[in-house]
Amino acid sequence: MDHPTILIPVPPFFSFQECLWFLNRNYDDCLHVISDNAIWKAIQTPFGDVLFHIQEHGGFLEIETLAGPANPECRDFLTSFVKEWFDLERDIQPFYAHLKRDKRLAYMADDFTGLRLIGISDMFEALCWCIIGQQINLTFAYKLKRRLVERFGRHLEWDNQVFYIFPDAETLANAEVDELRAMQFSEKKAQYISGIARAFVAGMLSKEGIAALPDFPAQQKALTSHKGIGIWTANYALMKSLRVPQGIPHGDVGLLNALVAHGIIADRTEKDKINAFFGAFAGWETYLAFYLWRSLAVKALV
DNA sequence: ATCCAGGGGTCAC
DNA sequence: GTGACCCATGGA
Repeated sequence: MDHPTILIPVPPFFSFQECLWFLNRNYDDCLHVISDNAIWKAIQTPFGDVLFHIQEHGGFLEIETLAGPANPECRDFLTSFVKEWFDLERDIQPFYAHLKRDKRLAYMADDFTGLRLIGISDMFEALCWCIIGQQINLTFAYKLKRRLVERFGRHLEWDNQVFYIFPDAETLANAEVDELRAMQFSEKKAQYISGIARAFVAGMLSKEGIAALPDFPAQQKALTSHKGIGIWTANYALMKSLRVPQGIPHGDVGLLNALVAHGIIADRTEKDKINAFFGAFAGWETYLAFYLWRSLAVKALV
């Protein structure tokens, strides 16, 4: 049975290619597949697990459901998911105006045009990904994530391929720390992930709960009260999951390297200069951080 | 072999 | 509030 394709008009300043570049980079992400300028991804929905396919054609993103429910409600959910994932409903022209005011950054508005801040809607997944990635190189981080997801996540199969979904908190709350250790998670990472999972299951931590807090400092404080969530992790999760503009992952090694490469700071200790720099991008701080990360892939700079 | 990687916790001042 | 130290493990 064929389902009609969902069509989402592409907004101004959107580049499917740039977004694909970010999703594909040089890493082995187990939560989506990129091939032939298209994306395959499986997600959990309130109506059941869904596998979908995205490609760009004629000024639209075309989304097709390949497996799982395709009733109108589920299709609406999927549409919202994609809009949020790629931040499609944000007018990012003001960000480019900010970039062009700084001679060191102006090139980004041209070279990276249409790159959107790719999100991680599920805050539990975002936090787990942070903990996995703490203080290890990204290549290894993606390996750890794959082991975790292939062991504990559900999956859908289609055309002889397997598409994984990040495990939910209930599953990881019951995972044995020893089993995570055997996957080469450090003792700390295993404890942190287990603890965060149990906090979600107990209702002591949730995306909705964090979103309902009155301001950014309150959200940071609520997150960092949990073991394993420091300022970097809290801000990263707020940036990727709730799209809080101030969620700059302070202390991030890549970000600091990019700031040095652009002559913004001379060394990693100049917090005042960093704050002043981001202060000029009020409302667009996380986009600036995201574009600075993007710039690290430009070899001439590194 | 050595340094580093999309940090965090703890403890002393 | 800040800084030193430890943890932990693969990549280059």
